Amino acid sequence: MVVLDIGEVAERSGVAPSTLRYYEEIGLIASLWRRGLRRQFDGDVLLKLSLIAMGKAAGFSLEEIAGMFGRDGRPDIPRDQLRERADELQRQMAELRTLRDILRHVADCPAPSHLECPTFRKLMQAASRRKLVYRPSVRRSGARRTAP
Amino acid sequence: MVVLDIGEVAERSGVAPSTLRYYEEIGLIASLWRRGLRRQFDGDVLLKLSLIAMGKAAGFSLEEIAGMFGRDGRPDIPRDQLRERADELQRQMAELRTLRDILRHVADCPAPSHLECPTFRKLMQAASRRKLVYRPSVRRSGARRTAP
DNA sequence: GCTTGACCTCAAGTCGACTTGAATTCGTAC
DNA sequence: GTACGAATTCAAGTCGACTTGAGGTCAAGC
Repeated sequence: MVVLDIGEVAERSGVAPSTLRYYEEIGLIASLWRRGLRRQFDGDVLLKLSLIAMGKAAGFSLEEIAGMFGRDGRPDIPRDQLRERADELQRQMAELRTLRDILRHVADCPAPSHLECPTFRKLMQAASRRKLVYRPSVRRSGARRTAP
Repeated sequence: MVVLDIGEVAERSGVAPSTLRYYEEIGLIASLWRRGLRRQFDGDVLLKLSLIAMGKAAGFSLEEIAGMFGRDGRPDIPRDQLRERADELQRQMAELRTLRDILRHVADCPAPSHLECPTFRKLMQAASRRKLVYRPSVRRSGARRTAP
């Protein structure tokens, strides 16, 4: 078993030490023990951090992600729940696709004002019908760099 | 010109009055005048709110969205910025797709632990290679309902 | 004239995901 | 044995996008 110092984990994963401590605090990851004060992690934590990052990228909250690991720290999610999430991702993708199409159209549309472009209005209406508009769903995170 | 009371705007748009006040405060929308204390809005504000909601869904911040309207209140967005955002959405979609595939695989994989499943590891590596993992980009917003 | 209810203002609170800072404690190298 | 550097704890701060609450105001209907 590979054992890594917190600093090493931070460096290899790109996740700040403060973040690692925070993750430990909320029970998302666990350290093996201390060497003096320093946390030491099982090398597997790197894979787990990848999974966490992926979950975040997919729009899951840390709490939700935490729920995806069993008590032994291994991924452990009821299979139908997984499928459900996959389907939800599918839906999110569809929304993003619609949105992307709108943006692309607006970018290329020669009409002086978008409000006067029939295609734009049509796309907007389609978006509204799909409830895309009033359901806050996706947000870029602040311009904060975790990696140095 | 249609004139709407703030309450009506709220009801028709699904945006809470407090939010409308907040938007006015930060200069995102403007009211015409007051009737007594009450703000009155031009009916056009509804379309503008749709655009705002769409911008949010696309991952723009309110500040960025505010910058997308000319001083006359009409949409006015640099086209290449739009294309850039569309491309970013595209990347987001790719991330979601990868994640969806992973979830689906995990849901169907017969291996006792995913960490031991070669397919899983392969998918994870693919995800990592695509920089999916360390670029924080998308987040679902909290479970807060703006509409009543 | 009085009540009612929808609106008002302003300050403060919330939420998630971290970061920052001050004061402290180690292991290691010299 | 002491200095150094990296890590520690704990409380508090930050950011965006709002919401909440207390206390005040107004137009319309009776």
